[in-house]
Amino acid sequence: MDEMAKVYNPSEFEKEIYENWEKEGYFRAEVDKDKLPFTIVIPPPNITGQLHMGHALDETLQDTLIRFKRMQGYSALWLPGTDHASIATEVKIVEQMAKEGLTKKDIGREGFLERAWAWKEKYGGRIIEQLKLLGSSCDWSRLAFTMDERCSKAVKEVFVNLYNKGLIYRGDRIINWCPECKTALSDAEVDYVEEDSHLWYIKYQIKDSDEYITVATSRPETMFGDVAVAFNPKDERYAHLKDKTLILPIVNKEIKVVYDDYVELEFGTGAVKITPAHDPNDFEVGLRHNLDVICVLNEDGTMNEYAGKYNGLDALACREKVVEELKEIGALEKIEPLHHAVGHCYRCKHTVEPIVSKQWFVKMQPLAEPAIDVVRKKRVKFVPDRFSKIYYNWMENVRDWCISRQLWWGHRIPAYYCQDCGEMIISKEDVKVCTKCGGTNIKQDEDVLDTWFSSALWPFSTLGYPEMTEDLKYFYPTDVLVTGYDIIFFWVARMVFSGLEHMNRIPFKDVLIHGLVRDSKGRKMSKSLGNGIDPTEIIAKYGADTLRFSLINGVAPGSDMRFSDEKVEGARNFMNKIWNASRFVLLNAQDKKISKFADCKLNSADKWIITKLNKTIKDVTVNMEKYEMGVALSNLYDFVWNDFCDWYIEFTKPILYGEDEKKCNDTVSVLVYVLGEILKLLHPFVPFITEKIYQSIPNHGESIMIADFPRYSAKFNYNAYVRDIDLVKEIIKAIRNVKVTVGAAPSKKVKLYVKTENLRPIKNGSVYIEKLAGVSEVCFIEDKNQLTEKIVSQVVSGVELYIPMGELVDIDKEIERISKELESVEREIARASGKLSNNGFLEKAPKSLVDSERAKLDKYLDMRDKLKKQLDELKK
RNA sequence: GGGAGCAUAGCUCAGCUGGGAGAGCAUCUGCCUUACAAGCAGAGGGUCAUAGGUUCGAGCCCUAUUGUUCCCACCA
Repeated sequence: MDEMAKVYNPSEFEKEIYENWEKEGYFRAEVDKDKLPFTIVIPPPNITGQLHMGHALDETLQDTLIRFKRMQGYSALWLPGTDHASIATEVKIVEQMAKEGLTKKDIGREGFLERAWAWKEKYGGRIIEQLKLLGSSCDWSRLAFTMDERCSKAVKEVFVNLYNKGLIYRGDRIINWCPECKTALSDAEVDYVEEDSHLWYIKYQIKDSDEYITVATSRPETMFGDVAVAFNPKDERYAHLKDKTLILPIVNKEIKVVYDDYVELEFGTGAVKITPAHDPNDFEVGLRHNLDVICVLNEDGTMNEYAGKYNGLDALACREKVVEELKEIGALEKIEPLHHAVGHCYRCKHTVEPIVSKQWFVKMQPLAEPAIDVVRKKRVKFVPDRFSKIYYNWMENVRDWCISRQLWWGHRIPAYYCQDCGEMIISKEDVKVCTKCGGTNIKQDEDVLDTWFSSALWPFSTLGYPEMTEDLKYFYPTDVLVTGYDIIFFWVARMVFSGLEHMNRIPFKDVLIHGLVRDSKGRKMSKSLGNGIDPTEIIAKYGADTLRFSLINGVAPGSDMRFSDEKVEGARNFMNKIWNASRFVLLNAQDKKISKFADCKLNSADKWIITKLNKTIKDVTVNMEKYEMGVALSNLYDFVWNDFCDWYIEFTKPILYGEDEKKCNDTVSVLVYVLGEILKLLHPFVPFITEKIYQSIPNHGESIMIADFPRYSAKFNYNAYVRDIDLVKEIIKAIRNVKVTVGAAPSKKVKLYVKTENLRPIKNGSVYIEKLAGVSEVCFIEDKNQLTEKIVSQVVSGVELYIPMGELVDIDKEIERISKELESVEREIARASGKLSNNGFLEKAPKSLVDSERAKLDKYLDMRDKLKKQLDELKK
């Protein structure tokens, strides 16, 4: 057996342990028909990324679950991988190039892709290394990347299938355009931020009259794209304008009048200028009334030739000029302040422009319906359940998904255009010859797919889809997806409908949602605030186990957590506690004969700890199965620190330091056994320290990673012994308390006189009382009057304790102390008798509760008598 | 505008299908007791946001209110 180092120093062993696990192939999950599969696919981190606290939490939860299931005997696969993160990566690379004075145009598509792959090589591996530092037990032999060959194949397959089913189409629609990234975005990729702006009231003259009508707009610069003014058909104020024509100021163009329900009667003036190219509503109105679509913006967000003299001006600058000009020509009626939400690109934060453009879309309605259904029927369960509402809300109102991006880094859309005859060919294979005219002048679509298009296929593309591989058959559907609530729309929802559509099965059974890791003040960790904490620094300083513990302990699913130095230190202290308790056990186990647990003769303390252990096993298992990892870990913390360290280890000392060799061997054996079970229970949470210690315990197995997880057994409930030991604990605490209140040193040995009818537990436990409470001798008496010394008395459940304290006894203080005690007993009596004199309670409460209330009342009445007697005697 | 979460000790949070208010940190007191001072022992500290209601019984269930955080939404 290895001797443990005196001080817990994780940096000395974590790396080596991880390498050994990897070398031994423990992470590898096999298709094994004798075992049940348990599968988790990792939410693939972006290759732009470094491990942050959000990842650390996400990966720790997954690793804990997968290790737990692996130890329970499942063929547990945690499938790792990274995401090419199309737009995020492209933004980074463009930034990097800008520093070198280069643009995308300068180096061209090929050159750009070369850079992107080099980036992937350089940074894609970084986060993998960081995952390993955390202890992640991923099956690295299955490491995937959203743009590797397998995933690309899946993407093409899916695209072609959806197209053939009519679920993918190409068309001119209004989309969100980021002028900075110069690409379309999906609705989910737009963040709305409340901003203060204005509502400008502009007069549009009625043709051939001096009258005008006033429209209110928040975006005057788009007036160059106006094609109509709309009113509500019920609005009598404007009913007379039916066949009139209006004159657009500045450009003096004639525009129509239309009537549409979309217009609100109350808002603004009840008149809306219609700009189909730059507003989603206006676009719809335009479709209904067959209006022209005039796009007035360039792809970089500047005005185009429709803006006349403002051509080339930035939209915002143009807005100022337009307002100025309107004022000059008397067409501006008034300006009102307006607070409204403005869309921003989720990657570069630039304001997005609604623009009409030719893009590819996924038709969502037919896909959303079954995806809603599986959640309603609980075939896919959100944990906590409230997130299903968020999911429904999104799915039920989802619009078609814009999947084309005007970027270069990503899956290129498998659409090919014949330059000769104009035919469009959708194909999984590269197209060289036109299927219609036989021409060879073929061009592939320039656009790439939304990065989430490939992420949506992740649970099956990584397992071999479109081929029905053994892996896919065995490991799919996956068991649980662990992720933050921030990507339910981006990712979770899309995986659900994709799994149903392409695999005909759900992608996962449970979705465990966790919250954000915030700083100690509850703020989001962000670069701009500079309040981010680097998990790798915590690992370097305190070890991965400490980080993992501090992230999981006491955290509930779905809710945000605050991360603080205090938490880390608390976690580190617990690691230290485990370390030292183990050291105690192992030092005492040296040179001893260690028996199998089943062969040990158990004393009352042994039975007490075994019962507590058994209950802990049950609690941990039940909570793990409910994904309440925070609760499970708290259960373990309590058991290890309070029951095992503070009491059981102390109980063993008199025996370990005593003369009886047989008893000593048995006690050590029980210690070793309980420690082993503790290590196994803790291992999914804190894998390194538990493996390290496990390798030092007598008769250990090959690795704790592949040991069996402890099982609850009804056999080990020695409840009578638990009651005995609990009474002994109470007595010990009472004596300690007495010593403190009279101001005696804890080390001062005192004699203890006990008056009780319940002798057995105290006789059996006298050695513990002596050792732990500093008692020289436990004597049983029948009558308190036998005692002639100055004594202090205490009453605990049916037992009277008398402690001679010599000159330290202060009668007044004693009277005060006992009176206080009496008060609290009186309160208990009042509470219990109040309940028991309530007929409603007696009739309606469960019988067991009534009985236990009665028992309590009896106990407290007895205590009251005894305390009163003591008080009377003191006052004599 | 719609929806969700949260409000419990000084701080961070637990609190099960309703049945004697808990932990960690912090505070105070005393201890280097041969695993651990990153520790041990002891103590103090709460009208469970407010107001109603249901119930024999409410931190927990219902209604309203206040404060707070977040998500969704095409009122120009």
